[in-house]
Amino acid sequence: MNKLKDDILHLSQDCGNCPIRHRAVCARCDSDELERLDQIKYYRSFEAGQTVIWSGDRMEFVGSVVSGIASLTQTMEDGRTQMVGLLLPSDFVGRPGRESAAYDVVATTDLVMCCFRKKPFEQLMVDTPHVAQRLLEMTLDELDAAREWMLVLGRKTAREKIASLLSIIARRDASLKLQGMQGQLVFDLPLTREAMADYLGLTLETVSRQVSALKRDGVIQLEGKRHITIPDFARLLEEAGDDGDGGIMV
Amino acid sequence: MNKLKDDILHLSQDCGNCPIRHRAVCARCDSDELERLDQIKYYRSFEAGQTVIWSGDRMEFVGSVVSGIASLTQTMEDGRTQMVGLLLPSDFVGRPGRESAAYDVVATTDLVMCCFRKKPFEQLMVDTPHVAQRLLEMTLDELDAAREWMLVLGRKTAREKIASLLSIIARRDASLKLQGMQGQLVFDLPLTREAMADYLGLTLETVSRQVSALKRDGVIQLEGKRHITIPDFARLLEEAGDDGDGGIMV
DNA sequence: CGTAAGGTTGAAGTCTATCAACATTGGTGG
DNA sequence: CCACCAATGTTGATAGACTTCAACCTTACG
Repeated sequence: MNKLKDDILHLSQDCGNCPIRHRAVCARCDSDELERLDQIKYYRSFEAGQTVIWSGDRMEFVGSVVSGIASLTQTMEDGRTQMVGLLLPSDFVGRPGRESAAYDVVATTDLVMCCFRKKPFEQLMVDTPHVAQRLLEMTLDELDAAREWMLVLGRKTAREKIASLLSIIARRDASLKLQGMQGQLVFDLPLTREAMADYLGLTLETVSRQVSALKRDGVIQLEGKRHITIPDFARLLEEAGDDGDGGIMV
Repeated sequence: MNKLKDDILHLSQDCGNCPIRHRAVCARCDSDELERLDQIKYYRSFEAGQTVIWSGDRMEFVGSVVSGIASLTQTMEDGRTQMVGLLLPSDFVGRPGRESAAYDVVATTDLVMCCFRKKPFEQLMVDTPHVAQRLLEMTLDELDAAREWMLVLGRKTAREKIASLLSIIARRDASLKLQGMQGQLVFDLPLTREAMADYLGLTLETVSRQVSALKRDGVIQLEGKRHITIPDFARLLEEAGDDGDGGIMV
């Protein structure tokens, strides 16, 4: 495992077999458009913990998360950090038209990205409405998620924040596995306590305490530090302060 | 002033003279496209405090803020509320493709909106790339603003939050008046203490105390409750925890 | 002039941060 | 194979920031 993995993968992969084909920025493309994308794309993989892009760096590419999880974070001069985006498979990274990155992008787990060279991608945005339309749709979804997140950050208690985060992850995990929300949900947390704290505007100690409290109260079950079972999703939503179905639908 | 102002204005207004012509969703339209927009548009005005749309209501229109300020807010069952958007002239309201409103939209000041009937506007999004392109650009800007706001909500102290909000309003006000950020800045707060609290995830008492503290420390000057003078903008940015130019650029 | 809405200030209480010690886990090298 | 180390996580005690509850002030308006 000492091989440097931050490297361009020279495997050529067919878009037709791509696991995010129907959800990513290319979702609406016809075969001609896919062909053009194919010509400007390449894959890169990153190990957990690696930084994909530093805030302020020149962006050479935009792209999609194929597998794994990445996070967008902002850092203040004195070191306080806030996560401002959690990027899951099919999510888009980068802003067409912008020269330099506005946030740090970090691989939270091992990560594979499908990258597009930025200049040709921008041209493609102008030429093919399908890409621009899909990107608009995805950006509007992200804006909704950001706004839900603002309610969590501004008005929820620590306990509610943890419950909100767990419900979001549980929901996304269930949707990835194509299963419903009934019965008990089982998944692995993709975030460390510190990353959860950065997501929620808390300290890692408070995160640890509130996770323990939810476990003690039977809202969740914990095996090890990461493996989580949710016996009753409705109960978790109550703890999150969400009514019946008020959560993020992603 | 007892005339009900929540009414359709029957003044026909020419897009060519529109104060937000070059910044709103129609910014890139040519005269043909403008003509099509003109056919589906109407103006509505609202008094300060009036609700434009209730969360969950069916959306009959989307539109642009022409003058005044509107806010997007979310409310939890127990009444806790968080502002998730502050809409200034040229900002866009509504989401094409969505049936019902996701947030409460409230007129924070007297407000005039340019509304487009939703169905024809959605058709126009498909037909004319200029509208969709501009909306994408505006949505990306809003997403950036939301992420900056998340840092404020998650990691800043009450004092820093107030300073951040004042710097944002000062900046936008200066840009509206087409003046730079040098010299002293003078403006009127468009928000009540309660609205500021809802924006910042604080109580109105804390807002009042921190505004007083910034005044006591000479960071701002106050005349009455709303009229604000900022003698040294760089000082305000320091208080906000922003370095040199790290603020929102809107 | 009286009232209501918006705003200020004070005192007490609560929640979360901070500081610190300790536990657990996985990997590395002797 | 085991010991050690670093990274991650837990738990406790204390401190501090913000909220809550309450009284009071200011302003505009009918």
